[in-house]
Amino acid sequence: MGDRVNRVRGVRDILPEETHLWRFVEWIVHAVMSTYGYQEIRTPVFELTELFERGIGLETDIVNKEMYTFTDKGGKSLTLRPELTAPVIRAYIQNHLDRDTPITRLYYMDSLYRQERPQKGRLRQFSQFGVEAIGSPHAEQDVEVIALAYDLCSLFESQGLSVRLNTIGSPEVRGDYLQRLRKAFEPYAGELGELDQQRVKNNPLRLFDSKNPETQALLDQHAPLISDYISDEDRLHFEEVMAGLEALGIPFEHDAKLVRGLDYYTRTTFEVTSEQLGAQDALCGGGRYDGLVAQLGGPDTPAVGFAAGLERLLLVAEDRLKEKLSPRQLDVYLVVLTDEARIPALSCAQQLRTAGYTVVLETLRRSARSQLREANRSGARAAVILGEEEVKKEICTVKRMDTGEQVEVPLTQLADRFDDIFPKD
RNA sequence: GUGGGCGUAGCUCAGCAGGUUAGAGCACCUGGUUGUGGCCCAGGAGGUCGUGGGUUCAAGUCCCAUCGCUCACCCCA
Repeated sequence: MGDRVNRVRGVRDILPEETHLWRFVEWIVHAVMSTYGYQEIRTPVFELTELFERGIGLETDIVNKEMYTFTDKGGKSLTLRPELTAPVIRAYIQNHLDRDTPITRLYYMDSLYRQERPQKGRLRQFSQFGVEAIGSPHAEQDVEVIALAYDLCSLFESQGLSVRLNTIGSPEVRGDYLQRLRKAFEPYAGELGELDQQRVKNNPLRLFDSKNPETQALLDQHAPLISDYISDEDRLHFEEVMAGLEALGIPFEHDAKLVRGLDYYTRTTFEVTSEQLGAQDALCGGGRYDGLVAQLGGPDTPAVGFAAGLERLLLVAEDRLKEKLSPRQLDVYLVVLTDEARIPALSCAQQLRTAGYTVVLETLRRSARSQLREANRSGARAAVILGEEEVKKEICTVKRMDTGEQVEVPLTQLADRFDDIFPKD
């Protein structure tokens, strides 16, 4: 085994013992999405690189250093999708979904790719589900999206969840605010870490993300608050969002420091975090992005959405889910003892499968003892045994694995008799 | 890209201050049962101690490098 090919860094295998958990979570997501009237959309894993440059923003880390970008044989620059909002909006525009109705509610659940250093809750291929509600500029749309996100998260993790909410206003006022924020920090540039100095220059909003306590102290003392700069309309919108959440009983905190890393957000931003997660604690994040559709060449259309990390959700829910869910139980292990029994055994298996039972048939030609051991290990409810005696008498022996008792059943009646021995739920 | 921790059997881990043939538990295989599982008993298979170099009479153990995993920074789901 000296020369194996191993998994690439930052990706995972989802093994048989956990795929059933994934299927369960996916099933819940589809179900909840449809109760909110959202429809699923699937887009290609790769897109023109330009889509992400224009959609996510050239200043972001995602575009700057995390994209898997390659050139195809036609010389086009393509990129494995690092997020799904831009592709979904692209599909919305390209397929003229705006023509059917002025409001479109879409959801997705797919894998994404970012070349980051992996750590707990962060992988290079990971899965997100999320929504884009395209068309409404009003607060109740924000509330609907946040409620949907919160509902889904709390279905899997009831403790340790918190919703953080903020508004970053409209782009028109934000320019002014950023200028003032930058100015406020210029006198203290020398006291900041290298990284935070970069932030002052390139993207002062990100200063709020800093984990440096000194930076945070300076922010508390000197930073102007964005809430003092937003327009009356922005403020009214934010108040309506908060009122809606309160009415729904969704607990949230207004976190004036919550800024998000993507350039396209306007007004509302929010996150749902779990205290179980360590450094990467956001289960889901989202907000409003009223300018994105137009920026990608579509009609000027407001939109709001969120994205949630499936791996992170599973990380917090996995233990409880494992208690509740078990993989599909095997009904029958078909034990084959002689050469003559092989053909009859194949038809036995088919007969039972047609009747809806899960059946595995011995293909290793092992000893009776080994086969029974295998039947036991497999968790099958019964072993159906075919050997010399049975073939001669055109019967099979059905052995219950729980009690060990055995009965002989005519081959022609196997499926019917099985219903009696093991009634289906 | 930067820093910390960790790499011994399929898995979880022992291996005392460098000293003979590298261990345990679980899992796996065979037998105790000419066709009967779980429990038990007996036996078996499985390791270039991540890799390369160095120090030494002697390296799983010490040193250096390298690779991998992991957590954190950055950023985000």
